[in-house]
Amino acid sequence: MSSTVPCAAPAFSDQRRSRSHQWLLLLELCCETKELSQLHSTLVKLSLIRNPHFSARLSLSLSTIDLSYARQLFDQNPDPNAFAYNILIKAYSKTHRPIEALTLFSHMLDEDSPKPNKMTFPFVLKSCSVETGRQVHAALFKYGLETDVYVNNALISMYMKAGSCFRNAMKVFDRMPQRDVVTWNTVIAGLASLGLVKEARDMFDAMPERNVASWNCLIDGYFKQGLIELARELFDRAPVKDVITWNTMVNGYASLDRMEEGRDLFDRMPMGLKDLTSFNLVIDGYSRNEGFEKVLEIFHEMRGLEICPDRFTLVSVLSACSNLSALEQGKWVHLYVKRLNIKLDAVLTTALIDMYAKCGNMERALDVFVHTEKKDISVWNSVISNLGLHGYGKEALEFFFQLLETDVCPDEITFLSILTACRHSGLVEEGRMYFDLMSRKYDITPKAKHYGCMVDILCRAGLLDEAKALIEAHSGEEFSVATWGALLDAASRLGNVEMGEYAAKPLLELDPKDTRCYVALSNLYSRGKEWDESAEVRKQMRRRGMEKLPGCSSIEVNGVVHEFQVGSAFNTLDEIV
DNA sequence: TTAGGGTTAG
Repeated sequence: MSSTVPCAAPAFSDQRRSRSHQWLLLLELCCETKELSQLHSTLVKLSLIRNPHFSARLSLSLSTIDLSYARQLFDQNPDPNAFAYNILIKAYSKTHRPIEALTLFSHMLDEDSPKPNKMTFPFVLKSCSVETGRQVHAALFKYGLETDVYVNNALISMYMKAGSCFRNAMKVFDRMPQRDVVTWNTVIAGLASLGLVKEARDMFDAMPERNVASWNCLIDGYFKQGLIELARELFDRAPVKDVITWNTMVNGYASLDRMEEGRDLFDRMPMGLKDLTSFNLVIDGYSRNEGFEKVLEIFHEMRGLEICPDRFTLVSVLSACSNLSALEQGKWVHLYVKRLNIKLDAVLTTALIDMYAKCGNMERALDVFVHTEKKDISVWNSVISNLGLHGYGKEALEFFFQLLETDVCPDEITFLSILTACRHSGLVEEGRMYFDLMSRKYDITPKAKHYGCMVDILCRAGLLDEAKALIEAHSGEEFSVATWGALLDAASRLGNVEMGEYAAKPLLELDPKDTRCYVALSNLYSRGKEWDESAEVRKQMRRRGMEKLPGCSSIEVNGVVHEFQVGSAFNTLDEIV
């Protein structure tokens, strides 16, 4: 029969193969829904979509770009094979809806469905809680996959993540007929993340062959347990250091608030190795430690290297701008977002509104708010709190009423913002009303900060006895320095010595070095002409080597942030002019 | 298998 095949067939087939190859290449190269949708139509027109190679490649490309489109395609397929299932299961396992992956997997268990294979299980296990994971583990045996290395690695990972099940993970490890370097690394990472660093180190020492990830896993594990010296020692000894090794170190130091060492390593990272993550780690570290000038400095360096910031970078930078009142740089970020067509999600919008408001430009803040289509509660909170902070108490309340007309639900921050607004505008009656409303109608239990705010509202109105009663009725709360401070300030202002002493006691316990407390108490005694007490307080202050700290502030001029202290205005002005 | 992740509340 073979002799009857026409001679021209190989050439014809080569041609077709080459054309098929081109289609597949094209499908692989597409990175936008629009392009893939056009290719999809063409494949349908040419009836090529029935070819499983093409439809599979199309689904694969779509699954990373537009999952709902990929799902549509899958649902239209009357006879999906295991590959088609695996593509979607893998894609869903990476989303916040892993339940979809499990639903698809359960379809595969039906008699007339394609059988799950060794590519299916790792992604199913990734989507599982440990309870479901146990059932999936049992199902492996039915398909003869209990010895597969990839599947077992996923099992170990699943049990390790459940924490209390790490013994199950070790059982899987012990029973594996073959292990690879990933198996060992998964165990090391799992043990280390559970705080079992000694056991992780034993595995690291015992493993037959290490790769750079093995070193990275253990370094990270040491940092997570605060074992900085051991992490550093391992880093210095590591034969190969990749970008993750360096970033793990930067992150380790930053997460333990050791920014000097983190920055030192960041600066020493080989040129060309620093990536967006390296920058985000160091920016985030500075941001958490209130090193806002440094945030802007690093951001500047990043732009110089033409590394594109992502939304995480931009949010941290906007937050730094808010804290430094750096309006020009904040505006630059806003323009950048517009120019690159970056989607303004809730977090970015909130940060943007806050930046404009904190830089004193409430109009622009409101403009961003008005142009936000879908207003998340954090977006509302940002506007309400900033209106309140700027003394626009009534306007803050108006926005709150508008909010109540939408289907967005106020949260505890909304009420804190409302109470702050009442506090800044002296709205005592309204304060009482909303304080009551939050628990009565919205089922939000007031926290120490809410009580603190309410106490301050009452104190500012001179209602010290009511404030004290509120504190005493909620003695279980841990009131902050600010709350006791508010009571002390008010007592001091009104010359109420008894109340001043009542507030000073817990205040000094909370922060024995709080100079304001000594100053307020001393002034209070002076006003009451209790000179001996007043002198005693000042003496105590000196004995403890304390001085009253000068207040400080900052402004931005021509994109440069200047900080100045009370009493140094002339120096600062010279510097600016 | 290994690094990271944001906003609003003084």
